[in-house]
Formats: sequence, C-alpha cells, structure tokens
Amino acid sequence: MEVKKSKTLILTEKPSVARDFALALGVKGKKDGYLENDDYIITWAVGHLVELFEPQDYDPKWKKWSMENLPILPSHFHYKPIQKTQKQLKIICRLLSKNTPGQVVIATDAGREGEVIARTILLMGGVPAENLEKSEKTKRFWTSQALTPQVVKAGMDSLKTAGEYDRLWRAGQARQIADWLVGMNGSRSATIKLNDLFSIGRVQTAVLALIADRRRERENFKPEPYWIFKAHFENEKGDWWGAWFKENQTRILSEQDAGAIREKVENRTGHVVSVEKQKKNQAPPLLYSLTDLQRDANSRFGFFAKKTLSIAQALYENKKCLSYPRTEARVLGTQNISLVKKIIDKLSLSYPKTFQNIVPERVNEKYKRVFDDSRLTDHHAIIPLAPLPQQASADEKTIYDLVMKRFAAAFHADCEYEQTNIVTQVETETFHSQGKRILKPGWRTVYGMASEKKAGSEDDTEDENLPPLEKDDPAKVIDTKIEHKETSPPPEYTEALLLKDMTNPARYVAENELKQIYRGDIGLGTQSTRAQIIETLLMRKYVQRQKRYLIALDKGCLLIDTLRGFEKAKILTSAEETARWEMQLNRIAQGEESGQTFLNNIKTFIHDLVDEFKSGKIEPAKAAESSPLVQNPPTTYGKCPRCGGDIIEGKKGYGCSRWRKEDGGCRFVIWKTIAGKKTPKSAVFQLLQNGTTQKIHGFTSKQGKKFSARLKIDLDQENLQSVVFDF
DNA sequence: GCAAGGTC
Repeated sequence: MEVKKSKTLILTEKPSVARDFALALGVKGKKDGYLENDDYIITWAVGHLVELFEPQDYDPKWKKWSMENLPILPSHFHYKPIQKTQKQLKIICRLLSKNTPGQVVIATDAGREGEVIARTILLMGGVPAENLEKSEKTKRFWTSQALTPQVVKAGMDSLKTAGEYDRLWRAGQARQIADWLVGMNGSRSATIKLNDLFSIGRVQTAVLALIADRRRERENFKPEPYWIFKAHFENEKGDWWGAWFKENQTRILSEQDAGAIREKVENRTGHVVSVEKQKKNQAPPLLYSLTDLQRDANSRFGFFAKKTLSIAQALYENKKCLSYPRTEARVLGTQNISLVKKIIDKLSLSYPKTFQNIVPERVNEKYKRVFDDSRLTDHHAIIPLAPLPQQASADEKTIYDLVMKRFAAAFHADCEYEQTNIVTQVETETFHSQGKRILKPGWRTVYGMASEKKAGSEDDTEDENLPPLEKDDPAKVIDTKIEHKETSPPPEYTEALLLKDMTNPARYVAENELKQIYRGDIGLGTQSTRAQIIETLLMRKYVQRQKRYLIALDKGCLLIDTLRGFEKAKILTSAEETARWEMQLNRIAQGEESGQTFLNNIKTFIHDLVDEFKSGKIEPAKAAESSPLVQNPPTTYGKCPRCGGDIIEGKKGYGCSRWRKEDGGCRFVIWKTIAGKKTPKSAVFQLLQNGTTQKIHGFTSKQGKKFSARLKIDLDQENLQSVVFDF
C-alpha cells in the first residue's frame, strides 16, 4: 500500500526568489500562485500580505477623529489581510492547511521584516505557534548570498528551527506596533489641534526636522567676510602658486591684513622651506547600495530617488540585467565568487574597454573589500547580471552604466598617486602648495580621467603638477592675489544630500557609545522606504521641490515648531532619538532587551504625547518669539517701486510683471548679477521693502577691483538701471 | 484622513 508522500512547502518573500528556488530544486509544475512537483510546493508572498488592524477595527469609537478618544492604545494587536494581495494570501493559506503533515520552510528575506512577513502569514494560515518551537515541522532558510542554485541547495541542507528566530519576530512586531501607535496618535493629535491634516511618524517627522532646520539655519545665517592671499613664485625650475597660511589658519579676517601681507612679500624673494612627497593609494569605491546609487544618480543626473528606484526595479524585474536593488549592502558574499567570474566573462564581451584591466587576483575571497560576509544582511550590493538589452531606454542605460562601471572598478587595481606638499617662505610669511600626480590610474581608467577631480575645497591650492622643487630653492614672488570670500551657510538639501543624512544620522549623535550608528548600520528609514518618505513629505505639503532642492514649507516648519514646544513630543524631531529607538529594536532581536519593556515605554510616551497635545496651548505669538515662523518662499518678491505691480523672478532678473513685449509697459528690474556678484534674494526683499540694502561684499569693478557697497533704488535712473551702488 | 515596512 502506498502512503502519499508529504511535501515540503517553501514560502518566499517575492516571486523572483520563488523562481530561484524552483530553478535550484528543479520544480517545474506551474500552478496558480505556486509551483509544485512531487517533493516541493514553492509559493511566495508579495512583500507584506498582512497588516495591523485599523483603529476602528478595535473599537468603532475610534472611527471619529477626536481628542477625547485619544490615546488609541489597544490591549492586544490583531492582523488582517491587505486587500490588494488577499488572493495570494488565500492561496498560501490553502496550501498551508492542505499541507499540514508536511514541512514548511520559511524562506523570506534574511532580516527583521522578512521574519514579520512570514510569521504574520503563518498566523493567518492558522499554523500553530508550537509548530515553530523545536519542531521539525517549521524551518527557516537563511542566507545573505545571491540565490544561485548552489546557495539554495546549501541553505536547504542547513535549515534552522524556525523558533530560533523568535526574537527577530518579536523585534519586528515591536517595530510595527510602535510605529502604528506613534502614527495613529500623533497624526490625529496634531490634525485636531492644528486644524489641518498633519501626519506624524517616527521616520517622516525626523526627516522633516532635518529639512526644516536647514531652512531656518540658512535664513538666520549671517555671512562673514574673509580673504585668501595667494602668491605666485618663480625660479629657474618653473613657477607655482602658494596659499598663505599661519599655523592652521588660511583665512585672513580683514582686507587690511591681507594688504599688509602683500606689502611685505611683493617682489621679494624667499625660499622653499620644505618639500614632502607621499605615495598614496586610493582603493576603488565600494559597490552600490540602493541609497548610494540614488545619491549618485541624483547628484550626477538630477534623478529623484523615486525615479532611480523604479528604473533599477525595472532593470531587475523586466530586463533581468541588474541584481535585486533594494539592498543596503555594499559588498558581496564569498559564495558569489563563481557568479562574479561568470558575469565578468559575459560583460567583457559586451563592454571590452571597461573590463580590459580587471585584476584577476581581486576576484578572490581574500579580497575583503568586495567579498565580506560579515557586512551582508538580506541582500548583497547591486551588481550587473547581464549586458543591458538593446531596447533599454536612455534613463535605464544611465542607471545601468553607473552600476556596471562600479562593478568593473571594484576589481581594478588601486589608483596610485604621489602627493607633494611644499611650503615656501618669504620674509616671515609662509605659503602652502599641493601637487598631485597620478602614477597608476588603476580603477580610474573605468571612468576616464575627467571625473577624477574632486569638488574643490575652498582653499584649493593649485592641484597640479609642481616644478621639481627642493628644499632651499629660491622663490621669487612675481604676482599676488587677494581673494574676497564669504562664509557660506549649510547647503540646501538635494535628495542626494538628504539620503546621505538619512543613511548616516551619526553626525547628529554626540556619543561614541552608539557604535552601530557610526558604522552606518542604523539610519532613518530603510532602503525600500526612503524614496517613499520623501514623497510623503511632498504630498503633505510639508516640503516643496524647487529645482533640485527640497525646501521646507511653512506647514512643515509649523509642525516641527509645535512638537519642539512639547517636552516629550519633541523627541520625534530628533534623528538621534529615533536612531536610539532603532538600537533598542536591535537589542530585542539579540535577546538583550524584552519587547514588552520597549512597548511599555512606547505606551508611556504615547500617553505623554497625547496629554501634551490635549493640554498644550499653541500660542502663535509665543512660538514666533522663540523661533520665528518663516514665510513660504514667495512667488512674488514684492511690489514694483515704480508702478506697484508684482515683482516676479525672471531668467536674468527680478522684474515687474507689467512688462510687456509689445509696448514695453513697466520695465523695472533688479538684475540677478550685479558687478560680477550674484544678487542675494535677501537683498531683493530689502530693496523692495526699504529701497536699500545692507552692505554687500564681493562686487568687482570694471577695472577688476573688488569692492563693497550698499544697493539702493534710484527712480531717477532709467528703468533697467534703477538699482545703483551706495558707497 | 493617520505609520513604516515590504513588493510590484
């Protein structure tokens, strides 16, 4: 008599992984929502299939948004299917119940959320909790490697008991519940109190605070003038520029002091005090994580994070030429070496120039910069898998090229260069010159030499080849230069910059103890959600895009100001605090802290938060005093002093909207560049409001001399020259 | 109408 053999059911996080398993295990029978043969059933989730109840699912009174019904703190939390994917959930649940005698293998991604995705599905499928404990019935497949057939088979041969990952599941659940509590209670409190739809969340609010703070810092910034002095030297070996310095200081705080140095050294002859040569190696850049790719694509091509993600997704999913994009790793696993060799062989045919100088010894597990298992989590770095198909779009080619070149560069030799530091002295003044000479370009050949120059730092001494100088060589001063500069405010956030600060909140954290944050393991949001968080801030009208920049709007600043006015609630505006939160979740996953304690603390916080909103007074006057509420960047800059029309921004100037092509109309204009200096927007406001400005530095006269002056409006002048200097 | 985390 034949007993029907029980099958092993494998649950993956997404269809593509199910395909990898099917290939490795030779499962070919395609069914609706799963694959099956005599030994295996392979089915898949589509990310999360299950979500937490909504407030009104616990109690109908929570349907209405009202202060008296807050806080929302259910005593137990329940899950329900996500509507969009309920069909697939039903299929999995049916398979689970049909397969009761067989084994279940959890093969969702190796991480906290992967665990949550699987556990919530098993919960809905009625898999008893005891099946997860020390049972042969439910197993966990765990690897961070790319799912080649060898990796899948090896993983299936070393399955763990699912119960070993309970702590990870608890950490994941704590994350979900904490985020839900903050979101529901915070959003409703703020919305009711401020009379407009406001959303609050652990990640979005901390990110919004970064952008709002940046706007305020820039608005409050007072530029300080300083001067840089440079001397041009010559002797029989050649000529070179040097920048004045004294101890660590290169800035000169008054024009008089700079002039005094000029007096002292002009036409004199000094000598070379020291020549230092250093050979340096620069390793190839690490492979791309999604955020790194989004940052590069944004700063080089202006792509939004969302756009880069969707292109990378298409190249992964449809064109099959990139690996899984939503990864935070910047390395590969040691088991990926044979895969890498195959890819290099394949791509060398399509892109021979890029791959011709690969160093074969670097395609080796000993090369830890690329192959490092200890720095892998769910997925390895983004790499090309195949050449780009012919029909790809231009944008797809752009993203593909970035990834393909990074990949090629990773297996090239280091770039070797020689750095020379020279100090020249004239009288008692010292000057610094730095030269850089590339000895072996190494990986830089992949990018061509043009991209080698870094963004110029402010004291960019001539970064070129210096003459072959030696100590005590004479140095005659043949020219000098005084450069007028101004300290500049922190830059406006581009997406690239914001993604960087989201990945690495370390700069906001003072204490060294938070080592994980320093290692970059912890950030605001995750690879999969960062682009989406930015979109949420835009959708809520907290933030606005202006060209490449993300600028906080009044609504966003108001929320941050309001939260900062509360003792407890203000921690939501701190990247540091939310990073600590994330660390506690890690401790739960490690078994060093209990999820219950964590959630109790969160509940206390929720009580405080709601109380603060309930009793807190929002006094606009007081808020304005402590931190002035800022105005939205306006579309009009003020009234035309000549005709009273609106002043609007044009291409070359801020002009009167009553200007007309046909008959001229009013032609009042404040030019965007005046005497070689970009006109600051603050000056435009001042001119239109007061008719004059503060003293502005950095103008250049027709004779090439730098000067400072106020600007003022003189209506006796012609329309196009209504703005004049006031000395 | 509210979060953040997945995936498509």
